[in-house]
Amino acid sequence: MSQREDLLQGAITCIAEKGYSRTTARDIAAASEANLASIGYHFGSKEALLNAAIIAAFDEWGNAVEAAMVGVEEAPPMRRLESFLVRFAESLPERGSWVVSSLQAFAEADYAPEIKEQLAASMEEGRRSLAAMVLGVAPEEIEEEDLPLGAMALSLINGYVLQWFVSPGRVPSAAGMAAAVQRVARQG
Amino acid sequence: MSQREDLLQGAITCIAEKGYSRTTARDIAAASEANLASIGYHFGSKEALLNAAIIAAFDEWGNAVEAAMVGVEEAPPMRRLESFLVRFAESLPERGSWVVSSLQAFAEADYAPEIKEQLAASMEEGRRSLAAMVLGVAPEEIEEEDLPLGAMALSLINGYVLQWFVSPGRVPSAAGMAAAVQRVARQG
DNA sequence: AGGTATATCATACGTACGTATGAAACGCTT
DNA sequence: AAGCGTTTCATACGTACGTATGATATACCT
Repeated sequence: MSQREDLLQGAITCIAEKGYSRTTARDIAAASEANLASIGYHFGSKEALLNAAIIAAFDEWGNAVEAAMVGVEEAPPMRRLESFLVRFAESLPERGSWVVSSLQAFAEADYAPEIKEQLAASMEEGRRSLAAMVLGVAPEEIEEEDLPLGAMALSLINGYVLQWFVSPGRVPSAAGMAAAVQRVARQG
Repeated sequence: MSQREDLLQGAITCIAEKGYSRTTARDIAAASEANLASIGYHFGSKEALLNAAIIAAFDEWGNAVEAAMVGVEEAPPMRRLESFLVRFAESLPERGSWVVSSLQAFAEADYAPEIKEQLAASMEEGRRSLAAMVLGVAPEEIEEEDLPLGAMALSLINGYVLQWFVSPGRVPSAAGMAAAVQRVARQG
C-alpha cells in the first residue's frame, strides 16, 4: 500500500480514537507508519489530510444505513420502517464506531466547505433512498413530494444515533419508537 | 461583571465562532477582555473553561425546545406534535446559533465525561418533557412506557437539526415531516 | 488605616506543533 | 547501467500555544 493510502487510513484511525482536534501530524505519521514529511508531500497540509479522512470516515454512516435497508421485508410502509429502524439500531453496538467520526465531521463542517458539501450530499441521498425503502420502490421513482417521508425517516435515525451515543443504556428501543409513531398518528 | 463570567461568555462566543479546537487561550482572553492568566486562576486550565462553556452553550438547545413547546395548541397528540415541529423549525433560522456550539459539544463528549453526562441528562429530560408535550399532560405524569414517544419526538427534532444544519435550503418543511408521520402510519 | 485574602496583570518559559529543506532511495524507461 | 521523475526520509526551523511566576491592585473586615 502506498504511503498516501496509509496516511489516509491512519488519519481515519486517529480521528476515531482522539478526535479531529487532538490529532497531531505526528500522531498520523505514527499510526500509519509513514514519514512525517509525507503529509505535506501527499496532501499539502495536515488539515487537508484530516478533511479528506473525515469525509471518507463519514461514508460509513451511509454504509450503515444501506446495510440496514437490505433485507427489509416485503410489507406495508409502517412495517418496513419499523423493521429498518430495528435493524439499524441493532447494528450500532457492534458496528457503530463510525458515530464518533461522523460527529467530528459535523463539528468541522462549518469550517471546511468540502466537508459540509459532502454531508449535504449524503443527507440528500439518504432522504431519497429512505423514502424509497419505506415505500418499497426504487430510488429513481421517488418524487419531490415523497422526500418529506425520507426526511422523517432520516431524522429518526439521525436523532436516534445522537441519543444512543450519549447514553446507549437509556435510549428506548427502536421498536418502541416505531410503535410511538403509530401511537401518535392514530390519536389524530 | 466578574472576570470569571467574562471568560465563560468569551469562551462561549469563541466556540460558536471558531469551534472548540480552533479556540486558543489568547482568543478567549481577547473576546472576554480578561487577562490571559485569569483562565488558569479561575478555571485551572483552558480545557476546563472550554468544557464549562460548551455545557453552558448546550443549554440553548434545551431552551429552543422549551420555547417551541410553549403555546402549543390544545389538540390531539398528532396535531400537537406537528405544531411543535413547525414552531421549532421556524425558530432555527433566527435563533439557531446554538446549533454549532451543540455540535461541538457532541464532538467533544467522548473525551470529556462531564460533557457527555450533561448531554445525557438533557436528552433524558427532553424525552420526558416532549412525551408530556405530545400527550398534553404534565411531565411528572409521564410513565416509563411513554418515553419512547418522547424519544421519537426528540429524534425528529435532533435529526431535523442535523439536516437543516448541513443544507438549510434543501431540508423538507417540518409540516411535511409531520404529514409523513401520518402518511406512513396510515398505510399500516 | 492596616492587614489579609482575593483577583488582576504583564511577562516569561518550555514545548509540542505544522511545515520546509535537502538528501537518499526507489522505480521506470531507454 | 545510466538517467530522471517520484517518493520516502531524517532533521531543522520558527512559532503559537498553554501555563507558571511574581508583582500589583482591589475588596473586605476590624
